[in-house]
Amino acid sequence: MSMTGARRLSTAEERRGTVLRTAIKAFAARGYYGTTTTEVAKAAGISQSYLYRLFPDKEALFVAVVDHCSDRIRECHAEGAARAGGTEPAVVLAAMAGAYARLIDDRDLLLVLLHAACASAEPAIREAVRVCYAKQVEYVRAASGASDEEIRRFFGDGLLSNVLAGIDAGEVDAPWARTLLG
Amino acid sequence: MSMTGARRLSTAEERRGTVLRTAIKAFAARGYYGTTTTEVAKAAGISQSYLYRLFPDKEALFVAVVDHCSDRIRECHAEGAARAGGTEPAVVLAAMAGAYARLIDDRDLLLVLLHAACASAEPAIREAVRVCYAKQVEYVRAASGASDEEIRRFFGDGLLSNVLAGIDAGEVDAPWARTLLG
DNA sequence: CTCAAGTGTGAGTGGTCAATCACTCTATCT
DNA sequence: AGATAGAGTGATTGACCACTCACACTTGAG
Repeated sequence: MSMTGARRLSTAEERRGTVLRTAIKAFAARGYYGTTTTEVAKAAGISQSYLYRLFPDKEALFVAVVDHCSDRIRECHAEGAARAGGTEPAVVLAAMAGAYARLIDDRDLLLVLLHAACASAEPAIREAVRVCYAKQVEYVRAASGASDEEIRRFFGDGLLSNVLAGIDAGEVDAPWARTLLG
Repeated sequence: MSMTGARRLSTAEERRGTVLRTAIKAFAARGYYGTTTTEVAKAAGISQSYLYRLFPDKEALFVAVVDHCSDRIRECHAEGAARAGGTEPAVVLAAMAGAYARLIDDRDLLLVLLHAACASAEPAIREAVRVCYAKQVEYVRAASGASDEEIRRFFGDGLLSNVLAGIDAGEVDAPWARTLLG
């Protein structure tokens, strides 16, 4: 029970953390339905059976991953907002969008959220996605003071980026791809 | 072989058409990975085994459904453009967006496209989605004469609508939902 | 040292899914 | 009527998947 001293075994809490981090990559490829628990376990470097000791079932695991992504994206927005000293809504929003765009390098994080929206047929997942959007919208609104119209445009832009990342539009050399990538 | 006379049996071509139409509803709920061929067959009123005579495999079936949705959406855009007599880009674009918004009533059509983007890990599906976007962007560009910036905004708005439909944001009574729904 | 609590795994299990196949039924042509 | 070609199905199969369980190892406390 003690927390002192060096240990070879990780604590369950530490393991849950690494699972959350590595599962992002696994779920980003084929989403909730298309990703097996064995793949997630392998990505985390543990056995599939132990995964079921850390999380009650696949759905709870996926919801935890979604929450984790939600937090990291909000951190990213906060960082962007902090960097923009100004209080002008448009300026803050642009800084946030810039920070978000840098997240695209970390494609997987955004793709998980897209996959989560696609798995909304499961009530628990739908709820997690709604909460994620609620937090993000309210954070952006509070931090930027932007209007509804601006906020809607902000999220529409982000979503388009996500989908373009999903179909690897960056690899396509054609007018339509250049137009959408902006 | 003859085509004359009344028949109880449908032709394979007719069946393929009904499958394409009814499969939209089936795939819209859980996407490519989460929908079984049995569900698709049941929605079309045929046996699962006959589904495999009409389409070589599940992937080809899904790609055919995506192509079908792509066509119907383009028809919808065309209808909107035709209704707007004016040649002003913004006017035509608004008319198209209006026609597209009416499609949201037919939620399933749009959701299939969202699910398709999420199933882009399969090369054939990714290609179908890219072609779909290519056609739509070029059609919108040609019909409206809008700038890249306007087109990007047009698609970002549409995508946001799709995702909000996916998580049933219309049922949520909260500020964030009202903001995003506009 | 011993023992309890916690970490971790290998070997299943029941169920489901995509794909196949042998088979029947229907319609048309000669 | 008999033959032919296409429409349509029930039963099955092999692979895979979420989930379980009995068991082994590690660690720190008394």
